[in-house]
Amino acid sequence: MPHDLPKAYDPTVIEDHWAEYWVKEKLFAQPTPSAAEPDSPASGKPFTILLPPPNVTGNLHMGHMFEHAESDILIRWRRMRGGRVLWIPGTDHAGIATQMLVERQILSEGTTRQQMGREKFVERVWEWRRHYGGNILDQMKRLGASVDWQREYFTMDERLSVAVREAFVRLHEQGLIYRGAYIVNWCPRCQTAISDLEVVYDEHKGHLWEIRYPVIGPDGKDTGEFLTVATTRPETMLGDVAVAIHPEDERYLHLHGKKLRLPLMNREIPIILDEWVSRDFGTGAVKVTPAHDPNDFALGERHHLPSINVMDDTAHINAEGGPYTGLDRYVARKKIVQDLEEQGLLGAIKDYTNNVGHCDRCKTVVEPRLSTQWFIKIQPLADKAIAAVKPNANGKKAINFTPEMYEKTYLNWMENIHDWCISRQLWWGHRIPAWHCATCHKITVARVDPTACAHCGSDKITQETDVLDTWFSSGLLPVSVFGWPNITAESRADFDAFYPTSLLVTGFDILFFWVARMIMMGCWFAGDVPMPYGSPRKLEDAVPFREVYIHALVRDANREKMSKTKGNVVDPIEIVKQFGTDAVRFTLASMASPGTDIAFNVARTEGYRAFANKIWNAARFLFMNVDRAAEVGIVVDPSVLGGMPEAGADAPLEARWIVAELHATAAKVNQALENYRYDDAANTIYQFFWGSFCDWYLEIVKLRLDFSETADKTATKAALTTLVSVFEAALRLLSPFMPFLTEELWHAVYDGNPPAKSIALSRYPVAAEGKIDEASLAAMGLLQNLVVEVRALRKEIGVEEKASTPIELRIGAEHQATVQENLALAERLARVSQVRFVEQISAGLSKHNTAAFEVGVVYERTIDVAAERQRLMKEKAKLEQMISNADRQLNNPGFISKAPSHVIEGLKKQQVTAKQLLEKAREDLDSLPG
RNA sequence: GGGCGCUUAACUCAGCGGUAGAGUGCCACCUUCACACGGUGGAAGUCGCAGGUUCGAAUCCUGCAGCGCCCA
Repeated sequence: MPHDLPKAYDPTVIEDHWAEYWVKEKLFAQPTPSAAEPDSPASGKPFTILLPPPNVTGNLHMGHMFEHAESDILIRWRRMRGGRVLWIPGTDHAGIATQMLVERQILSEGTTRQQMGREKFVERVWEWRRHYGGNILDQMKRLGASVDWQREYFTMDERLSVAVREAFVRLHEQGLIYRGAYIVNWCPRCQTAISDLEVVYDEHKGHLWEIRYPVIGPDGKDTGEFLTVATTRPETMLGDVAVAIHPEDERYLHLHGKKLRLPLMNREIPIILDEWVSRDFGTGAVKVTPAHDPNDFALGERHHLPSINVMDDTAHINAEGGPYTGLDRYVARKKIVQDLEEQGLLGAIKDYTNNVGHCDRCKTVVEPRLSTQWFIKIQPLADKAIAAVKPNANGKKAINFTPEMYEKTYLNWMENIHDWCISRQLWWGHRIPAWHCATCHKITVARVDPTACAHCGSDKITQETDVLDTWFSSGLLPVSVFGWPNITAESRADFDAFYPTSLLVTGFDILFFWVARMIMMGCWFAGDVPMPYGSPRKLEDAVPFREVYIHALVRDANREKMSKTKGNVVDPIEIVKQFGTDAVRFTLASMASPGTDIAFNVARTEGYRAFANKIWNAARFLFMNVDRAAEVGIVVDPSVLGGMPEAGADAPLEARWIVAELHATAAKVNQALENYRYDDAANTIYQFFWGSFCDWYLEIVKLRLDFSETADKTATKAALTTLVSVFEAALRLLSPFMPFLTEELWHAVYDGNPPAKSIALSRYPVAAEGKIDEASLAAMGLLQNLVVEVRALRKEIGVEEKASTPIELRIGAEHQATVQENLALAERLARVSQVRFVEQISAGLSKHNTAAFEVGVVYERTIDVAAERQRLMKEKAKLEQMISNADRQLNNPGFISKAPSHVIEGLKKQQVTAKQLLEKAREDLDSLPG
């Protein structure tokens, strides 16, 4: 087939085709292992990644593409290394985000969810999901993510919902779920509680209002004295139940035991003493509103104070707010300040910048509010989750973080964790399986929908209206995607084969969302699942994943965070259209040093598209020669391809060399990927393909591809075989990074009859022991030096590009043979017409000196004496610097006695060489005319 | 306020005890039969600042400055 490749690489032509092919052929499906073939060829050490669920409402952004590229590189690499490899995709139902989106949609149709009713609304959300929910996964398909689409999950799926319900009931049975009134972050727009993590804080310029609370005497009348409090939220005073001062605050000692009259409400409230009060802040007196502030709530508990909630779900003042009832919180604030001022109770108003919490989804200012919610008593789960990342008795950790520093962040959070508020006042999500009894007012929690109260038998029961936090179901994914809680002898094959997963790849911003919750829930629930042979499961096998790789942030070219408001968002799909998926992936990979943010610059991507084009054209060159060879009956045996190429001792130098380079490259790349060094891996391959293979090897091998009548066909065939087999192996090496390009070319190498359906199912190159032939690396290094020096000399003395010239070469006997044996190579690459081995470079010739040789180019030219002098002066200065530095060290007794011998020997050797070269440079300077 | 990280060539980043590297960009020359998304050669850095440890520091320690992130 396709040996007639277009001259320029065009990714758009090939990528859609392969993306579809991979999905259609189900190439990356990893079926449930059957008991009959526990050790099929596809088995071996499993490697599993669960895709951290993108939000079902989302579009694929650069961060996703980066995360998926990193995951895909590892997955493709592991798959090619062999073993049972599985990457599971899916989405989460994103309670608030999805509900908001559909609410907006139906609002534009003139209706609301309240008018619609719960059941109809939920059906409507499902409908939305069926139509648009696959968006981000479709984008993943286009970008070639090698996931198992047969195993796609959605957190609201029936099987995953079973897990959610089981987990809730079990935690409830274990006494770890409770319901109570606590301060939560309330979003008045979404009308639901949200978690601490869903609150984003913004600096906000506001005021600190001082309010004077009249002190009441024993007779119940104002004494004329005031206690001044300071607050950023005056409207909450409607719910004040006390004022707190520090017990040792000398300013207020005389007020101990007194009462105050709450302005505007005319309520008597006590002055309480508490050491929590900061004497330096504001006036040292703090109003206490337990229903609207977490600190005040704690104070209220300590001092047995009532809580007065003065706001409704929409942050309007409720019936408790006296004359302010019905006002929005900010309208009320204005009016209250105004009224206080009129009554002469307003003190100073100071400018004050504070951090105001906003709802992550809708940016509405969050109202801390007392409300009844469901909580998980988190400490027992957290304890396991902490133990899982700390070294055990043998010093091993069940879960390892890369970069390591995130372990600290994780532990810090986990060690200061608060009980998890899991209820949300939403309709879209897993409805809490609890039923309230109208008769005995007790709660029934059950696996199967009950028809009667478990406590009194009454049938007057109604299901809780709240749903569970989306993270409750996401946190269960590592166990639920493999069938938990249905782990029976028949159904446990997936769980046994794939749990724990190997790795979680995610962003640091998600550390507390997925990572923490999956670890807590995984350790808790999987811990109860016995091992395949029935023994109890230890913590190290209960964890949801063994490694966590935290990737960095993709920023714009100026290192600014991408944001819609700034307008600097780079759409990955657009960039991919311009440069191809492979080039974008390679850009991301080549910059992905763990822990370093990526400043995404299209200039880099342009460079890697050029790289793809380079490989494309190397392939064209190769196919051209394969076709020419076929005409004279030389055909490379396809069965020699697919492994690691070898070159016998009798093979030409460049063949032995490129094979050695390939082995060295494979070794480095495998090592780099083991350590998540995508950047090292990518750069090493780039260097090999462009530097070694194209720049040197292809140019040299042109000498061997002689298809004339008189040529030695055996030699030509050997050269062609090395060329094709090294290229084929290099494609496999590159494949995880550039899956599309390599797939296309790999099929072409096999002329449409590849040994597998995809390069992704071939074997990854692994360096064989002892195949890195140092002798050929050294010999080639010498020739490369010679070529480079001659080329530089030619430039210096102005030889026209096309002209060939003789050179004079003074070289030691041990190296002369190498040059002698590879004369054609030197001649072709450096445009040398003749190599004259001499004892002394002729006077008047421009020459270059190296440790191994001196070389001069024989050419009639007018010397640019000034330029030559400048060059030599510079070289001389550099050498003198080196020599004096080395002298200083070698004359230092401390260095001689303490430095390792190889360092000393190395320095001495350098010293000798530098001295010789300095001597030459001086001679050359002296011999310059003028 | 507590914690963490970063500062290396014009730009983006590797290197993290033994005399500075890459890609891009820049300059010059070259339309050589795979590739101008190319080839060849070249210029370019007191490794943020100040101390210390060491025979030796971009690399380890301390302080300072600037930038950034997380938590309160």
